Amino acid sequence: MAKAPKSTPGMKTSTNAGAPARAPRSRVTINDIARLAEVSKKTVSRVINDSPLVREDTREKVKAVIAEHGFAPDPQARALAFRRSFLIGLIYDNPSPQYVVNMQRGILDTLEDTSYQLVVRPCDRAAPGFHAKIREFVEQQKLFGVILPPSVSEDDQLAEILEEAGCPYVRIASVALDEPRNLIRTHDSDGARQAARHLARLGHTRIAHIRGPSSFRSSHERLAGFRQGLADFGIELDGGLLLEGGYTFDSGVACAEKFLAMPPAKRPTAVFCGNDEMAVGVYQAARRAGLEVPGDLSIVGYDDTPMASRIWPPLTTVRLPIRDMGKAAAELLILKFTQRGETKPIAFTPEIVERNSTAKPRKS
Amino acid sequence: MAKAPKSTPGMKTSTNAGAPARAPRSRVTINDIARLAEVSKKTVSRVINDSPLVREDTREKVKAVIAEHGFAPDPQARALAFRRSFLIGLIYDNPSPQYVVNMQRGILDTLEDTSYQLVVRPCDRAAPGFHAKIREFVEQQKLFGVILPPSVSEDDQLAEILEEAGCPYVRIASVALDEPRNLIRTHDSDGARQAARHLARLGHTRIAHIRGPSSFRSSHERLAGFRQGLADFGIELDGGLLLEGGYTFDSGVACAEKFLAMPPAKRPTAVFCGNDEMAVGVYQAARRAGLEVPGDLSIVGYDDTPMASRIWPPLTTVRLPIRDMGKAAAELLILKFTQRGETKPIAFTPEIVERNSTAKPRKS
DNA sequence: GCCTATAATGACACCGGTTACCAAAATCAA
DNA sequence: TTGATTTTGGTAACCGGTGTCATTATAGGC
Repeated sequence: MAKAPKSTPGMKTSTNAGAPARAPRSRVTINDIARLAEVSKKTVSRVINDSPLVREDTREKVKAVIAEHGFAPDPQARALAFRRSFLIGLIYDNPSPQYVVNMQRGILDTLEDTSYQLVVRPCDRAAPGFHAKIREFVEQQKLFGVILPPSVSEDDQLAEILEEAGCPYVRIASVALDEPRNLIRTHDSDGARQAARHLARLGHTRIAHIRGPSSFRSSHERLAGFRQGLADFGIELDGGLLLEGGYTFDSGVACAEKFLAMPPAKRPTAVFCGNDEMAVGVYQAARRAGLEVPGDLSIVGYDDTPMASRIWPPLTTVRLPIRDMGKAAAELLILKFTQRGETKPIAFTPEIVERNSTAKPRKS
Repeated sequence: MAKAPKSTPGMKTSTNAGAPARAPRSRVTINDIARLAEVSKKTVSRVINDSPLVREDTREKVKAVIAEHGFAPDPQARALAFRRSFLIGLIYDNPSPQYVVNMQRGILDTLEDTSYQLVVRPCDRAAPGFHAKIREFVEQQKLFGVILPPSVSEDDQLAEILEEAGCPYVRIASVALDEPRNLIRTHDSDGARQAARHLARLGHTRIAHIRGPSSFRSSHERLAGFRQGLADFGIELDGGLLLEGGYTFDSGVACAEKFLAMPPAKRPTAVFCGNDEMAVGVYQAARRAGLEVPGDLSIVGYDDTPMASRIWPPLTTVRLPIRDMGKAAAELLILKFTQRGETKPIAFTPEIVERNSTAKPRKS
């Protein structure tokens, strides 16, 4: 490996600014800027950090020198002095790549052109020592903050650990879990309600629901919203038409098979699934049973994964603005630090995307 | 913000070890360890960095104290002194969430229990100032190294910039782009060849190919492998049966429509698509044309996305061990730094996953 | 025009490690 | 036993910023 040139550390930057510099250019430091602007390094530091204790003309002068020489403070040095890094952690256990990538992009939308970086950390909440590992991660890296999407966001113990570690966090969840300043809410129940209303409006009355696992709070929310949507049309959910799946394809198939084994008079004419993955499982079961979608069975999913629009017939589903949520979460995190002011709760409402997997029930 | 307790900085760690410490515990530093182990901080530093210049019993003693007090060196402080952070960057523009998440997980498989962290950086290679931004990112953060999956991996200018910045990198690509020490190879041509052979073995002779955009090297590789697979069975690719898609669903639909508009005698009985996304587009077109899959048309994809196994009929496709590739890439990166020895090129071979979208051609 | 209150600025130690360099101790040869 | 050589450990300076507090400019009050 080419050793860095041992040239004078405090050399004038103009000296090597002209050189095409094959070797890593010796970076401009705060000392260089201070000397060139004829102020102390502390003043430069104040300018960097937008301190109000700098006279306007001094600030301008320093900023000019900074711009001229393309200076950017060293994140590690700042982190050391601040006792806090500029890293934001995304801790997740969500199995959907779509969700994760969109969330990341949203967060990065906010982080772009700031000095923060995103560090990702997938995890298994059931693994032994999970909490200890996260704690170590957060303390070790002195994270600026972390973002917790579902279902890690539902882990109160984790939140407490972060609190203890003095690490700011933002939870993204469908229910109120924490004080509002830490929360990005998704009105999951509202999306489910829309789904139920959509089906009821089409004329369905025997509408089944394959809910997600009861260990996920989102699945309770969705169920509640679904019930409410039915109630809006005077329909009460038949206990026999509610099954619990595992948010997986296979569980969708299995639950659907149970519904489809019912006598035609009792069989549901529509199914609302807790997520798209299970909805696609229902397609599978319907196909095997020789049923037509949406003619014999209307299906609604939740999430609007890419699969929803690719499958045949395209799936009517509920879309969450995941990327926007990520963006908002990162904004909230940074705001929490920069200003102490009260932040009002931020909520996102899903919207139903009507495609071709729903239709009027066949007259029978 | 709760101020950190101003207690004696050099206090015995045992003092606060017992306290339940609601406030951020004042961390154990190298100085504490040095004092407790009755050696100099330099010696502790040597132990941390596995320097051979420490007597065995001294090393043991220091290690014991480190373990007892749960000391871990501060990454930022080390980064500052090392002039190199412990962050590994993943720079990508791959649009497939599946690919990205698996790659991340693979990298993290390697990074787990090391002091390295993964920083993600999606990008748009066509955006103005792309190279400058990446350069800034890499130099600013003093990245330990970066991993470049396709298609950023195909950017030679980017590689040169990283070289200049003195930032180690590993490219993941289907072709030899660089000296082998920087490369994880995927034998894309081999996967395509398997696909072609699979279809030829079933008895197809009019086999079409919807290739990816020619700006992606992978699409050339796959085309070449496909040709070779046909040649293995004495079949030559008919120029009319080759179309260029954009790796998107819509382009898959469009290309398939062209094929299906051909007179039955000339129409292909099978299509090999450059990726699953386009393959699913072919399903769509076939359905609209009233053709049955695989009876009237066999389809093979590439990537084995989750959709491949969910769609009906399940798609025969080619699987790349993406997670393993990510793992290997990270290993290579770390190895490059720790040992100077020659690294032999690492290659991964895809495998065909036979499902139900392929069958013998209908006798006609 | 002088004195004090306040705003700007600077000096210096420090964050938690590392490297450079030197001193001390241990080992070895004569 | 002594001196040369190898290990090993210690000290000081440094990486590039920030905090604290003293000091110096500026402004306002009389």
